[in-house]
Amino acid sequence: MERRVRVRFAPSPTGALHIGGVRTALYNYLFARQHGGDMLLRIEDTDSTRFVPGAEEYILEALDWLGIGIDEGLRMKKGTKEIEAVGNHGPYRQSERREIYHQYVKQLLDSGHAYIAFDTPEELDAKRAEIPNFQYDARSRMQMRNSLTLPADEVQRLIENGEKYVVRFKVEPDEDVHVHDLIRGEVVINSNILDDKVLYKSADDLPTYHLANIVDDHLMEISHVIRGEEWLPSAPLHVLLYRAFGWEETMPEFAHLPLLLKPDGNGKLSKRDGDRLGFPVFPLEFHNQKDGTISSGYRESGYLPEAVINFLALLGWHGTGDQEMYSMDELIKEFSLDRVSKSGAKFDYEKGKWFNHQYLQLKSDEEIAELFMPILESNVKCQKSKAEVAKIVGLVKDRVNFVPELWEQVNFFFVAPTEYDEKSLKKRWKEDSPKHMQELLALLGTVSEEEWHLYHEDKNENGENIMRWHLDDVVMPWIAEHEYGVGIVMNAFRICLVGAARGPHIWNITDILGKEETLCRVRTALEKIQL
RNA sequence: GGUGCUAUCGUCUAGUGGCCUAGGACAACGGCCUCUCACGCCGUAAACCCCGGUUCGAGUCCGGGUAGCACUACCA
Repeated sequence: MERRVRVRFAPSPTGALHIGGVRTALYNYLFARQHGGDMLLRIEDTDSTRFVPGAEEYILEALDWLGIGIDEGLRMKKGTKEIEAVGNHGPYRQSERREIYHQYVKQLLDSGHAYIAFDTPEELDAKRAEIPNFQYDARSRMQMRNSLTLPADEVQRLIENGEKYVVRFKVEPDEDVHVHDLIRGEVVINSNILDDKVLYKSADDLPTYHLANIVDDHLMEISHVIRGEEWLPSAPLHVLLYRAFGWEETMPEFAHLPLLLKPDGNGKLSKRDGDRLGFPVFPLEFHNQKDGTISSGYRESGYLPEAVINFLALLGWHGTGDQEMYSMDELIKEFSLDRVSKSGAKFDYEKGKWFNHQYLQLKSDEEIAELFMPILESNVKCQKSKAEVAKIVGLVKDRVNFVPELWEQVNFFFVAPTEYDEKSLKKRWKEDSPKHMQELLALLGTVSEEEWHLYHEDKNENGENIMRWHLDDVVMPWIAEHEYGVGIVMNAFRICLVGAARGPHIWNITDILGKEETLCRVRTALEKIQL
């Protein structure tokens, strides 16, 4: 009988959630949803020294923003920023599971799969300095200070004296350990290269990752462990641990994901790369209370969550065809571990921008206006209605990748130009332009308020639909009659209204500005522009 | 150093022995559209790491090199 699919995302609260971690969470989520299974979230806070306040909240908020839903464990309460724990395999923070781990440490000690070691970190450092490639393993363990070399009563006495100790896993030598990986196939490692990993440290009464991970995955009935490739080398150790516990029958399947690499040069993507190359490496902006640093986030940079999801999904996974745009639902349907690449993927930020552009265009003008409103209001006291803002946004949305970029595209709709772009003037403002503008002013003055906004659908010579404005019928014949040249007049006009040679179609601008404001801007420009 | 993983355009990738004259997308470049800047559309350039082997036939399978990455903590 197939067992129920249960996967987990198990981050450490040591800072903001790295974008690679987000992808791991996403793949776990997709896998769970596809198989109708459960997605758990567990916090691995067994290193008390690296804990960063706020990190746990950050991780949950980031997943919530991206729509990566959690079925069991810790998650953000719907519509709030409160953390709730759901499920009956808790607690879901490892620091709250001390008693559970005690029991399993004891089991390993009793069965002879582990032993107690008193060597201090300083002693081990000295040993490493003294002996090249020193490793705490079958060859060296009998020369060290541990329960294998010390008499039992001495061990007892040391513990009672409060001497700090660790529990180490006793790796049997000369054994080929097989790990089956869903992405890479069979991986074989000889146990001789494994060291006697520390499983538990009495100093903080906490297990290390390896022990806590195996115990929790077992107790939480995890069926598939989907994690980053950096864990592949320790997978054999984990297999050995399952075996030592006698849990081999229910051992989860493993899938080790390729790493996200630096866009340039070599190595895995790090926070520094983001700073250096100017893009976020974290989903949300993060204020690290521990070291005072602020890291930028995708959300604050104007990314849409669906774009981040799509972008990340394709960094290491690809469907069967040429499709690149995938909604979350499509990903859930199409995703499969055997289509995950084996090699690391260089992080291509440019592609991410393109995805955001695509998803932005899919949104209605009203939705975009909604997102843009806060940015607009931070720049100017907005006098226009939401419907007007939506109309404006609709004119320029296809030329931006991000909502915040909208401001520089539309600012002239809200603020009359006070200065005029030098390059545009040089190229587009001619000797005759003041004269043209004077005449245009007079001409436009004759247009009624109603006619000003009039237009009808028409077709150009290629049969494409265009808007034909009443103002076209007024201005074009006048230009033709005097042989002024359409480009010369219109560009000068544009500079008066926008302040530069850019922006949407001119009659769209005059329509939104209105007759009064348009004429006013031309008059102002005539006063201000001197060649 | 040791161990493991990986290897197709600049980047993400398609490709599971003949459909490959190696496909798509991003980026680049060129053109079209046009009152401007963009968008869009059309097009161009661009890759099977190397050497052997298996086979009638290899990007695809095998071996060896090489390179990149990861791991090698009382971190995860």
